[in-house]
Amino acid sequence: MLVIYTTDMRKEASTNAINEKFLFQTCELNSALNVISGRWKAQIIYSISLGNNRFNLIRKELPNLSEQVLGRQLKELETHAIIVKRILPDTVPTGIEYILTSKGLALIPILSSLCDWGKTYEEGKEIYHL
Amino acid sequence: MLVIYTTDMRKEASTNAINEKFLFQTCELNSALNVISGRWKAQIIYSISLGNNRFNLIRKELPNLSEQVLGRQLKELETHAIIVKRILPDTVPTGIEYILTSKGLALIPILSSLCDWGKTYEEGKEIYHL
DNA sequence: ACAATAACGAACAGAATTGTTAGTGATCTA
DNA sequence: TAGATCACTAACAATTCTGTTCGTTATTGT
Repeated sequence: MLVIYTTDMRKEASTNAINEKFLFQTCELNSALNVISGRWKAQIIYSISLGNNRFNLIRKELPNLSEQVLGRQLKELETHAIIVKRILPDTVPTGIEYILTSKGLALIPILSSLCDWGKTYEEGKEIYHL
Repeated sequence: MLVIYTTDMRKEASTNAINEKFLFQTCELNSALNVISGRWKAQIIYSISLGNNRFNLIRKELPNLSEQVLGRQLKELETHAIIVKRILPDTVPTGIEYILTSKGLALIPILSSLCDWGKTYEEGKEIYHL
């Protein structure tokens, strides 16, 4: 049986992957959610927007997040063009600054609404009417 | 070694679960994303808002979605009070209608913005500036 | 010479999500 | 009486995601 792997080791021909692709084609909503719904990602985007734009600044804010996982998530955000890296001059060891692209910046008000939504309908706060 | 399972079989003491909880407590944004980021979920919410509010109507719109998976996702949306079920009178076999709660309805404009964001910054469309 | 720093990458293991197979109950239709 | 319909649930397998261990580069401080 032939199994095809992509570079990031996802199976292209699995039902799971096919369904994901189907949703991406059905509505951009689904690809958008895909970009921001990974563990830590929305929080990282938010942190950068607040000025925590260095690797170790993010680490300090999110102490449970390991260096390796942070590196991976940042790379994925970069792949989706949410952030770009900038090498800081005259730093040693070389410092990197993360900057939100216009695409990333456009996400902030949406994340903010989601946050408000969460606060409004917090457990026990909401009134279940139609 | 003691392993603790919750009723839905998630491990309460895994790093994964601990980190998830941490994020939920850090910002409501994360719990909000948790509610809508499951496979098919946002699409289901959107479909219901458009009037496809019956089990088989959703199935028809999303042909790759199996009955079993749909049932599970609907149940989770119900658990998070995004939808409620209503038994339709004088139907046989008993028909069920899904209705968005106020909580669920409040999500629609946000999903809509996310969709617009996706359309605007679609692959190859965006200009990568800062 | 050795530890420290910033920012990761690869490979693997454990956990969680998604999909699949089988089966439920009540009621109508052929 | 068998088959169809609606709307599911439980258990299991396949797939994907998250976290962990180990290692890297290049420079500076001790």
